[in-house]
Amino acid sequence: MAHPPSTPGNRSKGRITLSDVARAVGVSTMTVSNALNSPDKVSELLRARIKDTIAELGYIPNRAAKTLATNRTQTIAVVIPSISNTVFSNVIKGIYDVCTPLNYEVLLANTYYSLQKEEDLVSKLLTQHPDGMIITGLDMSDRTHKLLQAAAIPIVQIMEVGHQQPIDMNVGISHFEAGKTMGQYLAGKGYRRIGFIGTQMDCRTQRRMNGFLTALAEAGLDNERYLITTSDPSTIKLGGQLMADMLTQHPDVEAVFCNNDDVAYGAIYECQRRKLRIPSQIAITGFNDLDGAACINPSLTTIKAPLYEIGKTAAELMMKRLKNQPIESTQIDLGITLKQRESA
Amino acid sequence: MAHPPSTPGNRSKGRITLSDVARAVGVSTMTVSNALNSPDKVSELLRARIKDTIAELGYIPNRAAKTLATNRTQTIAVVIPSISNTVFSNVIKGIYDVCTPLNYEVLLANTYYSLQKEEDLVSKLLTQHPDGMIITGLDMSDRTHKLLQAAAIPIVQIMEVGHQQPIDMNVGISHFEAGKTMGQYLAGKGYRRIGFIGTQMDCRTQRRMNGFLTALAEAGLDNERYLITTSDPSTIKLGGQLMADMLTQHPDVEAVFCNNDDVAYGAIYECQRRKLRIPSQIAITGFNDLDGAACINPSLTTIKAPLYEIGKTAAELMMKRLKNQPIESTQIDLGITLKQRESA
DNA sequence: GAAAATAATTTTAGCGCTAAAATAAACTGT
DNA sequence: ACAGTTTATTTTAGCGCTAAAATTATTTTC
Repeated sequence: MAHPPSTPGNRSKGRITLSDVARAVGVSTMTVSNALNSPDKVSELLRARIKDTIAELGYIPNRAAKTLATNRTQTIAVVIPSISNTVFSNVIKGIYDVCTPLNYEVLLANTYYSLQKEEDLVSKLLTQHPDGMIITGLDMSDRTHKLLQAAAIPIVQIMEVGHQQPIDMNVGISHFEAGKTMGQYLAGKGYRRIGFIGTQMDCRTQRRMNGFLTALAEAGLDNERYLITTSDPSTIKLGGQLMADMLTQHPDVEAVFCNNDDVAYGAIYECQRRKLRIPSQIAITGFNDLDGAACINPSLTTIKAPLYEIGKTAAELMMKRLKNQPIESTQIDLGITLKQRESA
Repeated sequence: MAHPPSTPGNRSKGRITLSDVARAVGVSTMTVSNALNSPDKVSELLRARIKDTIAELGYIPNRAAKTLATNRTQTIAVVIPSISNTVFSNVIKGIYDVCTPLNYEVLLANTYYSLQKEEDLVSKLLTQHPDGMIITGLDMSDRTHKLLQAAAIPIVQIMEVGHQQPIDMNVGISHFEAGKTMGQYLAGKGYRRIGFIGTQMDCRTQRRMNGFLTALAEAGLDNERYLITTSDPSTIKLGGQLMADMLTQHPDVEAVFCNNDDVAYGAIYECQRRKLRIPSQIAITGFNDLDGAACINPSLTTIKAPLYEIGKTAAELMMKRLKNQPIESTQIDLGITLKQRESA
């Protein structure tokens, strides 16, 4: 039961169009169009007949034609570093949950944490003339910035907030504050030899680290010693490896802040393998408060980032903007919550 | 620095078009179009001038117009049950990695495991006239089936394979075999009171369960007793709860096959809390072989589903079909691997 | 019951692009 | 040097839809 591929270059023969429907009903195409898009402009009788005919013929509107005619694509482009990352799948879900019911399509693109790729992607995405764009992070290349500026569409920058002026709108949290909060918490708990494990080391991770180190410095602690970072992407396994490195290099470390929960899981597993008791011998904390953080043994002290809410709020802002509805604030800090659990 | 939303209904004033470029260079629009799409049809000199002018004016092609003219959208629609699920984010990554470099857009849609939603989604997606569709599962409503049939585009059904004729192409694994393999493994290990914990209970989970129960029956074991299922979506927490139920209802259970790794993590954590030794007191296994399976303590015996490869292979099949390249087989079983680790 | 207001429908024109056909320009070989 | 061929460019026409203007039908008003 093989299907022929739509032969390249065929000018759409065969497909049912608006005018096919119009002809079948015996009205103008405009009436059919109105019946679909502005039902109140068409008499009830006709509307019913048109609806029946559409069902009968199996007519499916052609979005490209509509887009061309209206200059609105009903599409929101979303630029994120990585799809296969739980953090972003939560954010994306928030975006979808808002956009889909309002008949907006979501066009996802993946930068793999590269500003160069981001530039190419943004330029490619603009080809589709999305009605708006939701893009991760405040930092971008000059050219990306210019492209977005020139596109003159609503933009929501997500994930982080605060340290820089957004192009247009902005929803996120302060990663510096998140790091600082964790630093203050651990220092306040009385830990003295406090370390940091960082993977990926993108802008937001760096800001969390900076906030963390600032807090340690303010508490009068040596914040340079127990620092292990890599630019490799986060995995649970890598978290374990880095924790092993930490314990080898600094057997006296008392507490470790991992740059995210996955890394923290790996660190906990590694400590378990070494029969280190958590938190009495070593304390461990994470960031994000993913699904597993509350379940793992010991349960993970972490910082909850409102991931789903970031996506949802960003999409809501976008929708409001597109409908010309009033917007109270174009910069929204959704805040963080320290989740104190067993691991520290 | 706020942007005005693109006013609804404005007929695209202001945007640079092909003819703007053509006028600036002093050639016909067709020459500019060729310079972009069939460079070898345009003299080198002209090509360079056109390229410069495009950069200078900041021209961005309008995809909708191209789509309308060529009747090809360069878009692949992808229908999955859930985006915020690690399983599917791996599959999706495979699809993106193939499609993006070839300039195909990916349009994602989410059924939330509902066949009714799937029907609506498919019908909505067809509005965009994707060049092809990748859709999860072999089961679908009659109407969905008809819609896809009528769309006459290449279709790849993914995730499962074998028990039913696909509409067009098919890439996946046999979930029945996966369940059976695990059943045989546990029975072969000498476990006698073997249980199953199932969440979500979608078609594929059910087939895994059936395969599992078949294997137990073949081994002469009572396969009905130690069975706990729910239609709630999988979470680590839920895995823990169901494991708690299992241990309460059947304190004598020796081994438990969890319908996926997340649930298995929860089960392991729950056993840890109850100070049950794994696998000596209770064996636990999962399905998928996610990132954490090899890292958790004890490491999780599970079945590796080639998730990324399913996405990649499906997308490759699709691309071949769209380029009219020969396809060896339209039904591909990528097979499973039992990952024997510490937990069973 | 004719003029005015409203509702329902159609006509016209164009969104930005490209396939295919037509034309013009640049090379062949003899 | 001229028909024959190839290469480069332009013209024509249309993809399927909708905004806006124009027309026709219906209702309201006094």
